Amino acid sequence: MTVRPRATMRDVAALAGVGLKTVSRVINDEGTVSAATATRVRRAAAQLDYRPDFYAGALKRSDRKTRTIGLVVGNVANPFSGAVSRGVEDVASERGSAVLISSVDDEVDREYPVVDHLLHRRVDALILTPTRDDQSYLVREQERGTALVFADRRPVGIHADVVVVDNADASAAAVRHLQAHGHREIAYLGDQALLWTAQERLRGYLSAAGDWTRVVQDLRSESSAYDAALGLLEGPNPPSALFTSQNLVTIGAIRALRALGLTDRVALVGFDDFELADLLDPPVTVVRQEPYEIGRAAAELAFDRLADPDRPVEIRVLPTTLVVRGSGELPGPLR
Amino acid sequence: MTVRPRATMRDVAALAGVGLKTVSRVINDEGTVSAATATRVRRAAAQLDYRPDFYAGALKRSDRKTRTIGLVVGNVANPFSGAVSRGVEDVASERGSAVLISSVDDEVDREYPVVDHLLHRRVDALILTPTRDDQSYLVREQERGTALVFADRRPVGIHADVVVVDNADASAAAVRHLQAHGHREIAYLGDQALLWTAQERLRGYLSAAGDWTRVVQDLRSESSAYDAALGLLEGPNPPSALFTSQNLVTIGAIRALRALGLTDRVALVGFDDFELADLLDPPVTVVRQEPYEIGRAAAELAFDRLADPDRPVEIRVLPTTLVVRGSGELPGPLR
DNA sequence: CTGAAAGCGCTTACAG
DNA sequence: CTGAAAGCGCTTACAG
Repeated sequence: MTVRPRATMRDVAALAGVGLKTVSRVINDEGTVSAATATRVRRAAAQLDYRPDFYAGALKRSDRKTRTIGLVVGNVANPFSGAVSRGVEDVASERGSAVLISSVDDEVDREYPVVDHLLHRRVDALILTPTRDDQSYLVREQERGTALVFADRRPVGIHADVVVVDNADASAAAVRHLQAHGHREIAYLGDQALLWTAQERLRGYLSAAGDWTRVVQDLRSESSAYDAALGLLEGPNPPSALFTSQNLVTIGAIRALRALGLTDRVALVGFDDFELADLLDPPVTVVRQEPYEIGRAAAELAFDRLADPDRPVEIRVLPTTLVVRGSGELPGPLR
Repeated sequence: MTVRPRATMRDVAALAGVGLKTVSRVINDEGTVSAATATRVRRAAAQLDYRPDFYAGALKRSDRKTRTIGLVVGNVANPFSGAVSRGVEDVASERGSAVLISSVDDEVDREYPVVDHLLHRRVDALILTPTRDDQSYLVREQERGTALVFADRRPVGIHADVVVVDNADASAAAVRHLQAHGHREIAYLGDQALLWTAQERLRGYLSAAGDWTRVVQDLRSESSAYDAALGLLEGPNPPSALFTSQNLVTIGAIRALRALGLTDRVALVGFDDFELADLLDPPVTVVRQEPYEIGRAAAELAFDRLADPDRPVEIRVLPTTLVVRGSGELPGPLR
């Protein structure tokens, strides 16, 4: 196969019999070109199937923007990250920007290389769900005008825009909800202990749980959550209720309750809503976040920051809702 | 805030007291630089927090590659598209490429503008889930060496690499499965009639359904599928089984069966597996695809094409599995 | 082992 | 309304 050469602006100019700058004017709709000339240029461009090279233009353009947002999430295939991504994408496309997406599976060691790669590509903004315990390596990049927005988790070592929910409050409320239904022996099942969200949810749990506490952390998959729940429920002194800190953990715990035939005996409240939670038996009570809105808000903050680098840093705390469905209202031993 | 200027290769060269080309050699690990000079350059680069501009380099580089893949899916927030995206992303990142993602919600009129935008950014490869009934507008782009891979649905008017499953076969098998359990009155609930996948699944259904057929199409959301299923089940001559053509349609139908208390009477087989299908009552029998593998395969074909533009076009048909769980085995009136 | 010159495909700044 | 010159930040091709 012979590769057909790609037409450049110069080729279009030659075919239309005009100068390079005139083609540029027509392509960019600058308007100050006579109708007849513009038509000739457009015809030549169409004939050559000319498409301007966006990045070549960006190189010389005075704003030096790539109209690209770099997005770093846990895993696009997880419904939570998927919804965040869609929120970012929708705002970006409204503003004419494209989105480069990267999943880091909440692995601490992948944050830096992935961020570095995105900065190498000169993204205007970086929307990051951080995993490391320090983001100060981004301070110099921020000083150069790259918009930095942290989504879902707060950063450490840098003062930047953030979109989060009040994880500790929502978790404490979930625990109190279980207590109101007669539970005192409430176990916490959580994911990676080093993540800010996990720490906050644990803090909320501990602040409300009272004397009896039981904590299992670092559950990074449905199956590890399943194993952990099984161990807890079959072990000595089992809890009468579970508070699970994340959607995969919740689902793993539900599978364990099923396996043991305990779905109607052990109460459960999960952090994060998920599809079909209302059709399970019992339906699952959850702390719902709005991941799509988290994504939208993060992207909006990014564009606000690009528009005005001097605006005050904004910490946006989005609401959560306790969605009462049944699993969290199973009566405890004290009722 | 004063924006700190971004260092260029020229700045690093000046600080290190070497020529521009020497910095380029060190940054790109070309190796032919003395250890002492390399160290001086690296120190200067670190001091300035220098990061090369990837696209500036790409402009002059002889391969003219942007190491970017453009991905167009239905909706990243849908678990099917999310898994496809992750498959693409994993292969791309193994090969050092980034992924620009776009959701078009299977809207016919958004395919072209989104594709055009990605080509404007000179993606090396475009992985596209097509929605229009014609992709011949991409032929000239293909001739210029852009790798084109169609994922999930076949294109029209262009000869290019494709990753699909055998939708018609799998659908016919699903219908025969219901028939084997005593059903003859099987209704088809499908999404947008103009999509290739919808057409193929309908074709499979019709080829196996026999005399009694009932077809509702153009269900684009869970709620429209809910309404359609309700209408069918409450109307005259209701079906004894449903075959639903896609995950959202399946879930809408399940909600309708619930609302009518028919989950144990009307059988159901859905196309696409989904999280928690096994925990519903009854558990849902589905035709499972492997969306992550579809994404991986599409990305692999894209890189294969880039490596060898002359290789024969490859149509990769990935397997599906009928996952028997209960809803599809409810006995029909003939049993 | 090192560097000066040219140029990728555009936009900018300027002149006519 | 139109176009020639310069240059964005790099890599290429070449010379020393």
